[in-house]
Amino acid sequence: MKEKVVIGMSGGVDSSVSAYLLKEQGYEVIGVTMNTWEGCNASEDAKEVAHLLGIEHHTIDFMDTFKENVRDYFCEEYLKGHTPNPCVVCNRFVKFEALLNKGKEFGANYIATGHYAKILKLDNGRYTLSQASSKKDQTYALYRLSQEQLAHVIMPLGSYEKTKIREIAREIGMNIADKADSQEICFIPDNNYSAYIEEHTGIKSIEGNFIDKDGNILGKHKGIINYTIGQRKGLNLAMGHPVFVTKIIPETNEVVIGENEDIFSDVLFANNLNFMAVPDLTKETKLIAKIRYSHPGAECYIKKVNNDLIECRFVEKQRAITPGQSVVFYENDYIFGGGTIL
RNA sequence: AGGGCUAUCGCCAAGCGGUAAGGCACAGGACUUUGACUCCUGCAUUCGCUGGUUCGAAUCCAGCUAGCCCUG
Repeated sequence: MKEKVVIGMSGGVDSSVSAYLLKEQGYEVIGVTMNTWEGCNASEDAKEVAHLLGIEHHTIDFMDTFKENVRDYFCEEYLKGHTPNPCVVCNRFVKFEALLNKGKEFGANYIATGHYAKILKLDNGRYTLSQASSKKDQTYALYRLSQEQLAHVIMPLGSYEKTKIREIAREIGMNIADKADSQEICFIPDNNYSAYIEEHTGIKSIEGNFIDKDGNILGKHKGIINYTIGQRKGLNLAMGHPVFVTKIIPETNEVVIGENEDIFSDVLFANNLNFMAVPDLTKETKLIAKIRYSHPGAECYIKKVNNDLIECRFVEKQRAITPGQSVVFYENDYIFGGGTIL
């Protein structure tokens, strides 16, 4: 009897080709499209692909859990002066969590997604993710996944290049073969996230002062949710040379402005820890850390401060270490663990 | 209502008789399953106003206006 697998289908190229590859590998594939926000109309394309592949397809409403775990979190973080990673929590608490539950309902032991990452089982029996062959590696956004989730996930695209995936899509006649990659924040189509936060929370952002490191007032800002560490654009400050956000102080509603050099630091603290390669961090460890999705990675030493707090010291200073963003640690090519920057 | 100085793009600022540099800001694009950073492109037919001198003026002259400073 064929092994059953439930695959999350977004209607994009990646998950569509994943479904195809799984079918080729002999799985009984069930496609599930998750409606996560009103107006997200992924299921039409997904349905068409499912039909083309001759697989079962279901559309399931995940809006409540998405709102609770992703949209609310997103807004709360910005109101605190942080810069959230919506994709990280979406993967951990919505996509994989909900998908796994649906898989069980369908009697499937495995779920699958179109992420660019490779599931890896280490000698110590633990699961982790190793970086995809493609430059589109997406392990950064997946570091929060639990052992339970990893044990039941298949990611068929880990060894493929994106161009190859599009090629396959074209070969088998998928209409979405040239559909643009998704980008920006999926639930904010116009990309105006500050307007979204005001609407979603009903909290109007209040103007405040831009100040320099000595407290001198440089101008007015439009509300702290509009800024992130290291930001240059949109400040409307003509200082004669580029200036950047160095700090956000929600308590006083102030945004501190400084020079590019002021944004570099060689230390960060993180909580909300999740370790993949080890059950826990027991000793100081040298690793490679990524502090944002597109960060090339930097050498660092991490050690535990207490139960859910680590200190990470970089060998070289890093630019714009931003509270709310994730730091993901790599050992060799796989994820060691990660957390949320404080 | 004495004297001096300054008036060039939203901000700063080159220019000094030969037909408007640059930086910042801003806009658009590229990049990107987060926010940023970065990169590319665009951005004063016009130099406070009005006349004058010149083949030709933002650049010289006169008057006016505005701001700053000094002395009253």
